[in-house]
Amino acid sequence: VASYAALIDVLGQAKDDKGVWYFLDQMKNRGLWYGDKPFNILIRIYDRVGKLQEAERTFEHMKAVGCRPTIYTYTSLLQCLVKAQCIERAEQVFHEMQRAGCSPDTVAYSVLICGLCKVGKLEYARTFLEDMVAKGCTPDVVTYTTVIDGFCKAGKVDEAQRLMADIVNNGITPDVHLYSALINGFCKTGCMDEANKLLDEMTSKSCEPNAITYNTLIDGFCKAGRLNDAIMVLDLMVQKGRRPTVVTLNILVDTFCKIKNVDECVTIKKKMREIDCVPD
RNA sequence: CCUGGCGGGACUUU
Repeated sequence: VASYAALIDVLGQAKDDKGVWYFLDQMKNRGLWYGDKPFNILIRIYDRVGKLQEAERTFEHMKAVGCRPTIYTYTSLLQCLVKAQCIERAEQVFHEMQRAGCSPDTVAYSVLICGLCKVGKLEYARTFLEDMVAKGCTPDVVTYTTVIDGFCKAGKVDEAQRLMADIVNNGITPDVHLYSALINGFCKTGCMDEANKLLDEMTSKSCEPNAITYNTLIDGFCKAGRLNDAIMVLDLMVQKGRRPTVVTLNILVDTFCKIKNVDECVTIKKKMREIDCVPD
């Protein structure tokens, strides 16, 4: 069984669903069984390749052969549904797991809340945030990031900021994902100085910005027409030892295509050449 | 009593 488990694990990483089914079938023929794991692996493969129907089929299949879905199974399926924006079905699965005696944990709640935020149901998402607390399930920094990102993407940065205060009151330490999401909210609403302040704040709290954080600010400054500030952030990024990524390059290329000022073109061209990265 | 190293979150193009 251990050999099969290891094998199926590797096949899962390789997204080889046919291989997993093949060895699952072979195990069954040899009277071996190791529970829900292979099915979870299959559902995660189908999540990664965007085959929701196959994930649902796998879920039905495991139940049909008498294998109980676990919290990992339900959460993986929820993740598939959220990615496919099938939010009603996700809620249905969320209820089904409870009926089956499987209590959602922080991760399961986070996935559902993320899905609700992605389709713009922000207030409804917040009811689940309250619901989970009532059930003794503590929202963590990931849960809050999904909600804050949701409000930011809806342009409600003020609301996001209010949630940020709750986080600190609940004793949660904001991490780089959370700061980046909030910085993105300020950038997208044109509040570049607020965004920059947050960069300083996170640095002062020894939460080091990563490439995504810098890219977010660089893009914000470029779109705000503040090319010099964008380049200052880029230089800071390099100075702090964060390698620009292909996204950094794409931001500069996009900006380059849209500007009309010749001097700025020259500046950007120089910066684009400095980025040692294969274009995608 | 314990037990899952990728079950969940942030950047560019619309």
